Amino acid sequence: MNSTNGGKKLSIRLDGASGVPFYRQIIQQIEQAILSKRLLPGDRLPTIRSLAIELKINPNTIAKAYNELEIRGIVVTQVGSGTYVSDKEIDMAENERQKKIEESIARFLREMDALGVLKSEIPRLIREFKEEE
Amino acid sequence: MNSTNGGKKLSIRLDGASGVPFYRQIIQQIEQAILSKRLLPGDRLPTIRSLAIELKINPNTIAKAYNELEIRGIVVTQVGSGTYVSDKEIDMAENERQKKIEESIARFLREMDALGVLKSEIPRLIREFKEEE
DNA sequence: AAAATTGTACTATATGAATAGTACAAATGG
DNA sequence: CCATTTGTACTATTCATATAGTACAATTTT
Repeated sequence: MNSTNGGKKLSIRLDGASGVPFYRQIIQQIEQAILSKRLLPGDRLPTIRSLAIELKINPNTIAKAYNELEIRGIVVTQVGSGTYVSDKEIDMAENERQKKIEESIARFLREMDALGVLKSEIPRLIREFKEEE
Repeated sequence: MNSTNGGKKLSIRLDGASGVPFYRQIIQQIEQAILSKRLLPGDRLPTIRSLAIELKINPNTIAKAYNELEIRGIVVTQVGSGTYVSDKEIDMAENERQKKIEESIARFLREMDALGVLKSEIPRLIREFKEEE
């Protein structure tokens, strides 16, 4: 399989103080890169080892991130060759996005309901919302 | 201090399979009872021990819940006497509610933004949202 | 076919959260 | 005042999660 990887298409940056696990940060940044088309279908992700060395963390942490991405259908891995952005990645990423949007709305509405906010007043609350503090 | 506790004003129900920690369930149900006026200012909460026995969990778990409620200003504790709904409880509970609403909106808008959803299309998305599946 | 490169599997360690166990200290109430 | 009742403090246990260490298996590359 094509394993020529033309330089850094992806540069991951980890924040060890954020409290967010490394593997989650990796997943998120790769998803982001795909959504923003910096990564395209067929693109090869960095080797587990190379990324591990570059980020100075354990290879298994990268593997964990790649595995979760594979389960979601966003990437495809081939032992001995590498991990590649799935050909269907655009659809998957878009599906993920739709799903996330729906989940986010569902949770938000649940929270509002639990707090006794009527659905009818939600638009106004959002409209009037300003980043205070 | 007045320690006459006229029977069960409060009946806590724990769900051990929900994944939500016991002390969080307790906090939430007490807050709920206050918001819905089933608990009024000055009302005495069940003794840490009595609740522990009733719910068959460790007294420290109740204590943890009561402590968090005290930190939030929702209840007041007096060693040797008991834990009481704060006189300012209504205000505090209402403040908490407002704060929660704002936090919930803030987070929701952040999520929508991260997902590339324009603020202008949010009302439509909410309006069209149906519990699917 | 051999060597190198890739992801995988399994185990170990560290950490934090939740809960429990047990002893203590303060206030009440007769 | 003394016994009881109340919340508190400290420690231990359990459990899940995140990360690391090390050896392995599949594929590629030459």
